[in-house]
Amino acid sequence: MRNKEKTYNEIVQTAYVMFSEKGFDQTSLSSIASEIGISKPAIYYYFKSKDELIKYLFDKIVQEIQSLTSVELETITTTNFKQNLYQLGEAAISHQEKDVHFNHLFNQYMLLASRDTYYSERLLKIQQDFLNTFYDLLTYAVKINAIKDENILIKSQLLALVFDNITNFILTDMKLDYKKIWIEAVDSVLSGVEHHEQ
Amino acid sequence: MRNKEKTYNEIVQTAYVMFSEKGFDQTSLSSIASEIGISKPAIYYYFKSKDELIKYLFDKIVQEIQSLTSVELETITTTNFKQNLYQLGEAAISHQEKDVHFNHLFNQYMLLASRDTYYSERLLKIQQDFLNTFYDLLTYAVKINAIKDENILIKSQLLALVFDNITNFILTDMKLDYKKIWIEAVDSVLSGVEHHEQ
DNA sequence: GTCTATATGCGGATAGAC
DNA sequence: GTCTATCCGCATATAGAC
Repeated sequence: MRNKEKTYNEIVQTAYVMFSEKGFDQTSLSSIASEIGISKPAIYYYFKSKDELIKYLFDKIVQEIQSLTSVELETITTTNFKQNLYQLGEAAISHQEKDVHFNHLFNQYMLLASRDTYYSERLLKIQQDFLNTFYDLLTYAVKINAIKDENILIKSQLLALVFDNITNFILTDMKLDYKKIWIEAVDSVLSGVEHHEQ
Repeated sequence: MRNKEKTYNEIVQTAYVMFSEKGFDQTSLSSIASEIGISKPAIYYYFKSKDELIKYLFDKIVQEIQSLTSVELETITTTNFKQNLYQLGEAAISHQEKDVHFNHLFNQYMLLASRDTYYSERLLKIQQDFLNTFYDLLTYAVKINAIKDENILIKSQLLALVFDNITNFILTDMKLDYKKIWIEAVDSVLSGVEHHEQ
């Protein structure tokens, strides 16, 4: 009972790392097994096929993304709105630095999506949610009078694109000051619509 | 002689499409051969291995990128500077819509880069060139007095990130108004540094 | 639950005929 | 140049013992 759960977790964790580093096709179940120190058929006790293991990890990643990009609108005020946006970016950048495998794996699922509707349907929904997060945030900011209601849709999409590609660029080993870029993005996009009390 | 060149081009073209659609590992040389209507060993007459074919296509893509992101600074003036930036984005969006395989394939090379220095070294250079294009453009704009010299480095990187991710998002089938997003990006980023003659 | 042994198939690559 | 035939290795997956 104890061991069963332990082996299961080891398979999931090892697959997560190896798939992200070598890719699905270049990572055989044998190599995962030997990395853990078990035999290949042992994996089949927990997952009925390689594809099922790949799909299982996909579900885990989907959950992770949803929790990462969610925002509690109720906590937003006129004064802390901009800070909240800054922090959203910083949190994503920190997460990316902590878990380098995350985006690598995610990018592989993006490629799978182009030839498997199982993934494309779910990813489209995630991406829509992701865009909506920014749109809802700006809409809420309008509602509480933090910003003016000008071009909010496009501005939210622009912020989402920057946010998303920052995490991608981190993978490429380009050493840029991503936090500064994100701050510049927020400042630039909002500069035209901020209310200036004077 | 005639046929030799024809077969060669068919291999390159078919591989380009199939690799982008199915991925390198999921596209066997046999499947490429049968798609063309030749036998597998015929491919080996032109390319000594599958890896060599993959690398050959990489070189083609690298050339394409370099020509796409190059800008003739000499033609830039104070009045047409912003228009030039707009057009840079429009050209990329149009190109992406014409050749959907291009970015799919490029993304696969990005993944290869994480486990093969042959690709990572070259891609790092491309990405650096890409960032420099935007930096040079803004620097030149400062020189000809089109914009003020404030935070130019970060602003150029921000524009590059948006530019790059627009082409990625087009692949995901999200139907956004990418041209508007790009215009908003240019306007937002430059709004703080433009010279307003009045 | 985890093992050894094995079935089965497909991949890259080459030999050698035409 | 392009073919048929073939080698070799490794992949997924399963049977069946412990």
